[in-house]
Amino acid sequence: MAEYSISQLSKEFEVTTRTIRHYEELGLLAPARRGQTRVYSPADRTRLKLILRGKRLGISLDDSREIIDMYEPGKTNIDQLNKLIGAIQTQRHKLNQQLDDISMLLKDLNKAEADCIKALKSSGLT
Amino acid sequence: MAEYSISQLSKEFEVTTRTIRHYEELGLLAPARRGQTRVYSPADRTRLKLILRGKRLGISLDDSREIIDMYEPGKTNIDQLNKLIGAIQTQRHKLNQQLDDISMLLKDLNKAEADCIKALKSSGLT
DNA sequence: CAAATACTTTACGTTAACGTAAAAGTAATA
DNA sequence: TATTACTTTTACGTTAACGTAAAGTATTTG
Repeated sequence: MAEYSISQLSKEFEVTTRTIRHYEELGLLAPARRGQTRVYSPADRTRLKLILRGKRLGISLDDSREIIDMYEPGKTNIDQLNKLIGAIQTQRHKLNQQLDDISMLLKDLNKAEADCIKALKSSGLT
Repeated sequence: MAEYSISQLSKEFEVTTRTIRHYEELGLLAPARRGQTRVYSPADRTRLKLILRGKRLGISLDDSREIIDMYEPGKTNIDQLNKLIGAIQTQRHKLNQQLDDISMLLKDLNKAEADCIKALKSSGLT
């Protein structure tokens, strides 16, 4: 069973079919067709997964497409490779910044929570 | 010098003044006024910093406002506190998910980069 | 004192990422 | 065979987060 329908994928990843078609409109996906109907391969599924993961991290669909496009096997000319390496480093930098942001935010959240609990206790509701 | 002008903040955080005023329109900031002119306190500056950090992590302005509103000192009634603790836990969960996403993405990036370098080498350009 | 600089409000415009609805084709099922 | 479920394309609508422009006020500077 190496293929998926659009509604299967939409259920698995909890997005609407419209969303998946939208990604295709933008050139992020290019599923096969059986007649009119879209047929998704495991590779397509992985692509979708990557796109959604990127989205959760604030990567725009356009950026995702650029990266995906660059990383097409076969298209391995040297300029492409160097460009891809550049893009990878840029992404890594952004991600590291996000890690810093998150750790700071988590610290703040811990403190805020501790303050809350303290306030609850001193209100006489231990 | 415990105050800032709007353009000072806009330079420091690399956003436009329009952006800062927009946050005020949405109720995220409420700077003092000297005549017509906005005067920002260190507390206002911190708020802005938090908002922007949240933004980098994909937190919507509405969500940021909710959290900020809840965490007003003085407004310490018990329901508020419990609500805030809930919000904190939700945020923490989201952040941990992001951490997972990032570590997976970093892994992929490393692999992609290694593949690139390998391809470059085998192309005879060591 | 004129001109440049920084600030203000008001209001329409823009982009990304879909939502929603309509109209129609296809396929399995009662 | 009729209905139910799934799919398609087309196309206009929506929301968030500002951008951009106009028109005016206040202050500093040559």
